[in-house]
Amino acid sequence: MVTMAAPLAAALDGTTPLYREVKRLLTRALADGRWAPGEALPSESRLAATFGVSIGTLRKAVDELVAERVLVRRQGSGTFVATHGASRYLFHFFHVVPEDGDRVLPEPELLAFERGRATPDEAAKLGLAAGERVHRFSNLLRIAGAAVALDEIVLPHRIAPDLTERVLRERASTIYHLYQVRYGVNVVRAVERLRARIAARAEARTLELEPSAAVLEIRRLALTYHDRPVELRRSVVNTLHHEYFADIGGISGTSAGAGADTGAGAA
Amino acid sequence: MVTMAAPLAAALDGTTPLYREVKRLLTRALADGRWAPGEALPSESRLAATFGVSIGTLRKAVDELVAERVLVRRQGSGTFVATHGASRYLFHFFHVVPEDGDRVLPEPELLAFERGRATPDEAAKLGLAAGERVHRFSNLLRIAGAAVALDEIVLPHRIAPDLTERVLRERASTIYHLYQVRYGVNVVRAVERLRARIAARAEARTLELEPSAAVLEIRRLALTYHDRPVELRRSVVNTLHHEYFADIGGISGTSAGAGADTGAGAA
DNA sequence: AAGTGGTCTAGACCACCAT
DNA sequence: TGGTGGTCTAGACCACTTA
Repeated sequence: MVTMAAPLAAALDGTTPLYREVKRLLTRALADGRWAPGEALPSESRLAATFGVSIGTLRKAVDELVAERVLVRRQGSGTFVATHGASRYLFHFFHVVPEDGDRVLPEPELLAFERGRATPDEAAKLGLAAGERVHRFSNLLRIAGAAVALDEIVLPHRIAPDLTERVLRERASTIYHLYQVRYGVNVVRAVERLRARIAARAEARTLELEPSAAVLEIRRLALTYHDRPVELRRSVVNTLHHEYFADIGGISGTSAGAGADTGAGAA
Repeated sequence: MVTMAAPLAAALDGTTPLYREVKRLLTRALADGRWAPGEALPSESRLAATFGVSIGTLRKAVDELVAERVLVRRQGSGTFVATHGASRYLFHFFHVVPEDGDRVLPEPELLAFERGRATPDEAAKLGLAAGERVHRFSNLLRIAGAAVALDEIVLPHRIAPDLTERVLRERASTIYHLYQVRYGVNVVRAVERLRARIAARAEARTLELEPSAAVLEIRRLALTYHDRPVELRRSVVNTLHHEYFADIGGISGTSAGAGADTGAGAA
């Protein structure tokens, strides 16, 4: 039997809603890896009993985690920990799309892998001590054979202590799926800043662009539960035939919008 | 008394959830302008009685509209039609931010205004007949005095029949606020595609950039209820000191995330 | 004080999935 | 067939706003 009911009553300060408290406990259990990615949680009635709340309250907590794409409900089957490998999530954190045609996943090619120390700036953004150990690696992403993006990734060593070049080369799915299944770290959010700039000579060469072509630079901070930083990434994108796609105010996790086609064919 | 209960029973095909049907009716009433922007809807108990459903069901419909930022709840006060002029929504559709420092609204300067006909491409994207009448106008946006973006906007004439240069110059708030209060059209979603390219000579001049500098081009289609197209827009952004900001998987309308700072300080 | 939304509960019934 | 999530209901109580 799951035993996490104890802190519930203690945290009842009188103002925090019960379902928020339940959500907090569920999130903590998830962060602690109590259930593996893709694994089913106990049923809602069981969870409700465990926490000592009604099903309605339990459902409201789960509702929010589903809206945040942390959990997935399957009617008749159960509630599961969302997986980055599932088709529905493959594009959630990859917004570069062909200017026409369907989304496809890029094929990565590992260009470099090394270990180093976090710069002061990196340490600040990743919440590390100055000079803490990090992995640095870079990938060239191809879509249908064309070089589209160049990623430079900084990952704290302590998150993935046994990461090697080989592990990265042999991964089957996305990097975030790797983080999830191998290191128990679930990226649930990312904050990105984009700008246009002239490509450096080496970048232009790698991306099969003319010298001094314009490229899209994306700087991303990936976060896990409780907004804890996981990874720092800088992508340089060749936008001659691909674009960065953003849907503002679109339906995300609420499963609303059923019946209306999402009209993703944009300007 | 509000009278929209009739279609409810008719649409009960046995599979559509009641709350979805209620949501559909509410959305239609909103699209018809039954309540003005900023105006309060009838209370939840009144609406529930009107539709002949329980409060719980009514609330679930409203929940989704609140998550989509169409409605706003204020405890003790009522449920209101969201307004683009409200501070909380000012930045929802404006994602260009200073590379450091706080978000501020840009000051627009109207550069051109004319009427014309939709090109075939524009007509297709805006759902117009070929050659239908449109307004075309462009704005230069400044932030703290610096030229940051150049907008070229195409708006169907039939959406804003009496739009003039003067109306645009005298608007007090954002353009979407103008659409909302003057034309009863509520932009609730936008789909954007971004790419980097070299600035045209005139663009570089206007944006105070060197010739052949890199700029960020944003092509946006703005949509209202039921994903009906409203406006087509092309923005060219000087990203020397400003960036495009995107929050993937961040908390949006659910009012979740209370207690955790959003850590918007990204890479 | 009256009216509003916010929370929490308990229970019934349905749709779906696995077996 | 039994268990799961999905929907819908009815009612109690609370927190907040407004006058």
